[in-house]
Formats: sequence, structure tokens, C-alpha cells
Amino acid sequence: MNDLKKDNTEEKILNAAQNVFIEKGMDGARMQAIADEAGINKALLHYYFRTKEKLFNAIFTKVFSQIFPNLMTMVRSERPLEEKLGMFVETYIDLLQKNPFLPTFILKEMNRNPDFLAKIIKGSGVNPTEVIAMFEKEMDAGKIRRMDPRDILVNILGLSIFPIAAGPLITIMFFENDKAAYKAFIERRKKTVTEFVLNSILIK
Amino acid sequence: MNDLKKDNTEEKILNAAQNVFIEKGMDGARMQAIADEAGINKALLHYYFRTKEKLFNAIFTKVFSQIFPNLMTMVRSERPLEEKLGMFVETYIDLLQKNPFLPTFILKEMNRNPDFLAKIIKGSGVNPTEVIAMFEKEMDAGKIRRMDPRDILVNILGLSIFPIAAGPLITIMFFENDKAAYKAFIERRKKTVTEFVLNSILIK
DNA sequence: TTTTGATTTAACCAACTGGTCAAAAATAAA
DNA sequence: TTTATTTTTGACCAGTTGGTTAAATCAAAA
Repeated sequence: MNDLKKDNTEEKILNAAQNVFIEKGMDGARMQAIADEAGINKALLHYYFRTKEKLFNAIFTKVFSQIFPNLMTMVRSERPLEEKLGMFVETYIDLLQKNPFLPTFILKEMNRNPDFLAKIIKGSGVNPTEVIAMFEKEMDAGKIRRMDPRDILVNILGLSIFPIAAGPLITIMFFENDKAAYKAFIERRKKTVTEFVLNSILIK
Repeated sequence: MNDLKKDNTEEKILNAAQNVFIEKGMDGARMQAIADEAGINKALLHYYFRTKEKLFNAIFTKVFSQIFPNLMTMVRSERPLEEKLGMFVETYIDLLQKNPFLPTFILKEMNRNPDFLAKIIKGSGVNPTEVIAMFEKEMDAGKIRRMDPRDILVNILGLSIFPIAAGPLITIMFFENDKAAYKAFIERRKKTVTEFVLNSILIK
């Protein structure tokens, strides 16, 4: 068995599947479309990943675990809160801007199959304790006002994710379908979201 | 033609279709499932709405135009900003809590077919000018800090919608899959989201 | 009662979809 | 080279899906 060729085909499949699944979702994706995008035969697709479900699970797990841990490392840094938040928001919005279908994909599929989501989360060892502890430390230090740290995290995520997920709506309602204007709007939010959050939680 | 019977069947279909489409989305929904839920024959379903697409468009239009205008009336009231915002957030989160699949449904489908979304928005005459004008008036009056009013609106929507759309994730990560705890969390947010926003935009 | 038109149904169909299989091609081992 | 193993392919299949049709049922008008 040629490892190089095998790895190559498998990688081509994973890339193709990721593209198709993220855009169309589990129900909308077609095995034939994935095979086409990978430039291979449909039978070969089934040779590598026996079923659509197995392939989908592989992709969902991959995508999901690519996003969260990377951002955790940022939280762990020793920078002041303002900087950490700024970096997080900027990196995150940037990532989503480059993958505009990612938010709806994850949101839709986590609602379609919450059990599988639970399995992944438990398996990946990702838990938000660290982030929560960080916010609590800042509260103890009197730097930010007292509130449920979970609200802070959810708020940051909502402020970053929603504007991308609702991109088409915003583009039409606010910018008369001018995509460049929408893009600039999102670009600005890399700064304004941080300001908005800090303005709300910081004690002056 | 018996109007009563016709209306009744059509209404049964619309209700059933709304349930199925909102939960499964366009791709995941099955005409047979809709017929079953409506308690009728599949042929009858096609008799009332010739194609799946026509039925879906009817539902999407209906759902979409049910949500936005209702909330506009709230904005038009002469109450102070704090009250208006409080009412809006509370009503909106409450609506979403009762229809947890609504956010992902609309987000997913608006991304699947942005052209149709544009058509609906143009048709419904809904535009956010009024809300933007309202925020600008408050800025002129020195009540809230100067910023892009579109950001304020998007932020409020994101803070309200995202926690419902990401319900499964939050339930697992923050509440060890305890649905009641998640529900209480969302309940609390009816107040805390308003506080969070006011804290950020109000000039003290 | 008969007739007319709308409503409802069971049976059916063609296209699509995920998945299989046996054989061919390519690669590695002997 | 020959043999064994893995990778790739084209043809195929069974189940599903959206949609059709002709006939049956029903309600109201004549």
C-alpha cells in the first residue's frame, strides 16, 4: 500500500466533503457531489468511508475540534483582559468571515443531532471552566462588574457569530445587497465588538 | 366548494408544513411527513401546493413576515429607550424559547437561498430605517454614545438569537445536559441581555 | 333526484440516492 | 517476472422521494 497515494486520496476526500457538507449540510449534501469535488469515483468514496454518516461524523468532529481548542490557547495567555478579548474577537471573526457557511453548518447540525455533539464535546475534553475562572478572577480583582461569566462568554460568541450567520439578511437590509459594504461592516466589528463588550463589563 | 372544509385542510397543511420544515429544513423535510402530520394523503398535499418548493416558500414567507413586523410596533411606542429595549428583548427571547428551531431554520434557509430572502424582504416593506433613526435620535440627545446604529441592532439580535440557536452546545458545555438549568439560564437572559446592552451604550 | 364541480384517495411512476460488486488497474512483495 | 494486495472504476441495485393520474367521494346547485 502506498501511503502517499492513500493519504492524498483520503485528504482530497476530506477536503471535498468538508466543502460540500459545510455548504449544504448533512441532508443537502450528495455523495456524488463530494466524489465529483474530490475528483474520484463514488465507489471509491464508499471504499474510504463506508457510509455517508461515517463521513459526515468525521467531518463534523474535525471541523468542531479545529475551532475551539485553537481559541483556548489565546485565553491562556498572560495578557490583560482587553488585549485577550481583542485578539479573540478579531481572530474569530476573521476565521468566520473566511468560512461564512461555518456558523449555520455547526448550528444546524448541532440541533439536528445533539447526542453526537455531546459525544464530541466529551471526547475532545473541551470545557469552558478555564474561561469562566478567568472572568471570575477579574471580578474578584474588581476589574469587571459582577455577573454570570457564562453570559459574558455567550455574549462574545453571539456578537461574533450571529452577524456572519445572518450575513444575507444584513447585506440586504442594511446595505441594499452591496456585499463590499457588508464586508466592511464585519471588518469594523473586529474592533467595535470588543469595545461594546468592554464598555459593558469594565468598571471605570 | 365548501370554504370551511377547504380553509380547514389548507390550514392543517400549513401548520404541519411549518412544524416539519422548521425542524428539518427544506432538504430534510419529507412531503410524506408533512402529509402524515396534517393527517391527509400525500396527493392531497400536492393538490393544494403543487410542489415542495411552492409549499416551502409559502411557509418561509409566512414565518419570516410573522416575526419582524410584530416587533416593529414595539419600537414605535413612545416609551423611554430602556423600556423599549427591555420589552423587545423579553418578547423576542420568549418567542424563540417557544420555537427553539426557528433561529437555525431561518439562518440556514436564508443562506441556502439569499435571492428568495431578498424578494421577501423587498415585498414585505420591512426596513430598519425606523430603528436606526430612533438610535440616532438618542445619540443626538446625548443619551447613548455615538456608534453605528446598525451595530446596536445587530448586537441586540445576536445576543437574543444566538443563545437559542446554540442551545444544545450551551446545555452540554455549561449545564452538563441539564435542560432545566439551560432554560433557567435563558430565562435570566431576558433581563441580563438588556442590562448588558444598556451598560454598553448608555452615557452615565 | 340528478348533475356539476370541488375534494380526497389509492396506486403508480420516473428520477434520484446511498450503497454494492466484480473486475480492472496499479502497486508492492516474492 | 510472477504473485499477492491494495486502489480505482463502471455497472448495477434496492429503497426513497417528489410528483401524477384516474377513479371515488362529497357537497351543493338545478
